[in-house]
Amino acid sequence: MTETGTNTLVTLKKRRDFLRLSRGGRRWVTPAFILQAMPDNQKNTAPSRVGYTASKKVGNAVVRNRVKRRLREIARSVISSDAPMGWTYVIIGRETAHNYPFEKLLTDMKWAIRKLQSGADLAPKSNNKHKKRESSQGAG
RNA sequence: GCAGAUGGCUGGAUGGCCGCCGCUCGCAUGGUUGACUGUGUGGGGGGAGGAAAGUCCGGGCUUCACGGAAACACGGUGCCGGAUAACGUCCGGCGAGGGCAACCUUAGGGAAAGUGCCACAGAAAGCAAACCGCCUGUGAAUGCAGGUAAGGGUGAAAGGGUGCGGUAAGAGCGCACCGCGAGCUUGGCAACAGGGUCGGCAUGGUAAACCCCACCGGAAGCAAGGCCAUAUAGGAACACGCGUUGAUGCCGCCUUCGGGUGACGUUAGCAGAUGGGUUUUCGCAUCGAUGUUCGGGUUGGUCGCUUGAGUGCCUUGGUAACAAGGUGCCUAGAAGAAUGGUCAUCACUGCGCAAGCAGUACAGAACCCGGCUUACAGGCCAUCUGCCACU
RNA sequence: GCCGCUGUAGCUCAGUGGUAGAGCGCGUCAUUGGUAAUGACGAGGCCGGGAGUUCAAUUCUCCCCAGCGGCA
Repeated sequence: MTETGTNTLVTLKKRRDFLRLSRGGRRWVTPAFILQAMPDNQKNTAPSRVGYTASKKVGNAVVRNRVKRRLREIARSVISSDAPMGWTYVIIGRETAHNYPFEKLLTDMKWAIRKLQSGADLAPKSNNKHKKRESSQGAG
């Protein structure tokens, strides 16, 4: 029972949250970014929380800022409408993200959210450090 | 027209839609006596650079240290004059080097105060000396004794250079010019330049080797520093225990038996204890409040935080850097850190016959200023030089 | 943001104004029936890059580049 509707976003700011997601979250890789996601313990009516990361490998400060802005833009337009509420996401920018076509970014984001929501990343391996939750039921 | 030199400016433009961060005005609502403030919403207005970069110098500001200061050590700077809050920056000049020229480069004090070093090669690498040679004498002769430093060779560098005279051969041994040094003199604030006199080669290089001389510098940095909130809650060690004060126990006195009190202040007081005799204590013990150091917790909020050695234009002074005066302007203030996405038109570049396609440099404020250095697609302006052509 | 440190052979490091070394690793040969160990020989370096001082720079000076660390 995932509510996909108007969804206000809260930005992640603490390093602790980023580390917890990189350890315990699930991930989906696209050419321009990596999406990490984790359903929250609380109710799914809570606002989604999103963090953005662009490491020094991506480029200099101008490129990193631009990558984060584009990631913020696709998160605003995709996650607020197409993603389940109450999850925590981290979007990690890759080197191609600073001039990747914007339309492709949008469709990739929708694809990644659908894959994570249906539990496609859990299928090949039985590697679950976290319990499966209503996220795996939500797709069916 | 071609080739070049120098200085300066600019750093894609306009509009539509959806979003971000401060400021300001209003409305609604909550807290508050109020000032004020939280949330939501609407309007207005602002929102990265010439280098924001590297963090290489100089200042403001803050904290710490310190009698004022000076000196030693250490570090830096280094022709002269000026500008400046200051500088290792800038401006003007001088010397040296490069370029046909415009112009450019230049850490450019002192090597006859001292010490060190100069590998290899070479006879010799620093108070000069003499391998081959040259010359003289001697000897039958390889040679030996003496003179010499022109020539050879080595080297980055061989103790002035060129020419003439001179000589046995040579040599600043003599002379001329150049270089070098010391006085004199002219110009200049000075660095320095010009002229002339004398000396007669003595003084190799290296100071981005030690060093000497002159000048400058207390240290750390907004993660500086102040306040508030939170905190198993006032942790451990050392010092102090002189004064002031709290708790507990004991002691003295009073008591209504619950408790209270430890008075007074030497011109005093005398209820008591201890001590003293030009005087002095006011209970005693333990723990703590105090100071220093170390640790633990919070990784929050707020101030610092943007009007300043600010800047456009004009006038005046100055060759200039710059200064003075007038007038106009306000131009980011974030905190996982604000400008993005898309569409249309135009500009420029590349490819292409064309339609069109692709691209638009270097790069993101973090307390603030003055510089330096480094990166940079292009475009524009001004001044100047050389060559060619024409008048 | 501020303050420091380090770049030398494939790896870990010495070194000093005068032709750049050690250990491990690599190759060839010897030894052995063969391998290891051992021994001998050898290759491999613009000493992070660019300017300057010097006769001469890995070393001294300046400017860049890369990597690492500390400070709330």
